[in-house]
Amino acid sequence: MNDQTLVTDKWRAAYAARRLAEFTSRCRERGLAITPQRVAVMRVLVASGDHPRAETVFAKLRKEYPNISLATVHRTLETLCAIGEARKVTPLHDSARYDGNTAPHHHLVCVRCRKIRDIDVPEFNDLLHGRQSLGEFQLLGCAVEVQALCGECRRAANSGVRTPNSRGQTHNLKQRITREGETLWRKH
Amino acid sequence: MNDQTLVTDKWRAAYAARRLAEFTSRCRERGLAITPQRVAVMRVLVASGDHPRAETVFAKLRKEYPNISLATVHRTLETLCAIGEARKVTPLHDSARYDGNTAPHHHLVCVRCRKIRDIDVPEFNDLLHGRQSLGEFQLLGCAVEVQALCGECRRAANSGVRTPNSRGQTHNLKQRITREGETLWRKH
DNA sequence: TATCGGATGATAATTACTATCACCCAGGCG
DNA sequence: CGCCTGGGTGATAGTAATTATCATCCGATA
Repeated sequence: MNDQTLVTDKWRAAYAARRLAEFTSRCRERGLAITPQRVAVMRVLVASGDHPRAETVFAKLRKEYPNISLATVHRTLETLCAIGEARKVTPLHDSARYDGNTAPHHHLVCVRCRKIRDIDVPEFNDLLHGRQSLGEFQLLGCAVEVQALCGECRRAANSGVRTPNSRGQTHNLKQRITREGETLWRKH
Repeated sequence: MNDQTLVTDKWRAAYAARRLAEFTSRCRERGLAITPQRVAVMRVLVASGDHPRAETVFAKLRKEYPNISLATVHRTLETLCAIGEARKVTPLHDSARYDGNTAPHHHLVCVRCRKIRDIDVPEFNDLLHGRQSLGEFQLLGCAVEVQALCGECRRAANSGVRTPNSRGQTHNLKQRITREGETLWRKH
């Protein structure tokens, strides 16, 4: 892991151009309408190397589309994630989850019900191979989150109950999910 | 990585007993008062293998201390993290950050200003070694987040400007931080 | 180009915290 | 062992980020 591992702006620019060129056909395949807002959000996002928040994308778009709504930006970003055109860097949590286990270990998270299990994979504890820095960054540690589907959710997903759920994934059924083993009702 | 990698309940029970026994002396070392609430939060947390949210800890505590306040639970959990007696599983983000780069890569995050940089470490892309499942969990993928301090923040931290910041770390100075390159003021 | 359902903008509502502040009590002191 | 004092607590108001609602709009297909 050396300085080359940081993704460069040059690489990203070329990548952005390609992704944008494919975007309309990707939408059509998915049956999504191609609206100016949707294209604009995609363009701003894919041109950003800085992992913007919805507000930041919104601020950039306002210069061009003074009437665009922040809600649209939120919705569109979630839509892009849902169709695989973007990723959420803050993956699976919508509220802080605490762990009393301070021993080195990592986490296995069910992407559907958000159940978290500790996993202890010794090799994960040395991913940095003792490296102290990377470019201008001083390395402190690292956390591995393994995304998975627990047994219960796998069965539910297969029997067509309806797939994921997360703050901001777009469908409007009320859906029963289990959060930390408690069953509760959650809206979308 | 086999089934043994899941941390067992048996292990956790023994671990919990040990941690709790040490807790009061740990507080004393840090100059923290030993209050019934603080001990109770610690006890509930360390006995939970399910990475509870503040609300969940609160619900359990209410049975025992009907007057305990949710705010106290939030504060205490953050305090426990601050002194290293607990970890926050949802590490460094307080709002969703999106990435238009859907190519396999991982993230380097500055723990102080929360700047995010993409990193591409090919070996991180095969941490699961093609494993499809672990116990009842069907594995889908994994995300590595490398915690670091960027150059700017390293300098600031050294010159004593005051160290971290995060939703819920306890001090009351207003502090200048940079979020995604925009400079803004943020309260504590 | 008429139609229709998905998309949008405006805004209210919700969720998960955090700040404030008056009161309380843990722990050092005499 | 009973004061003192400041950190800790409970109650509650406030805030930030996101989601829901709904009337209106407009992109896509016929």
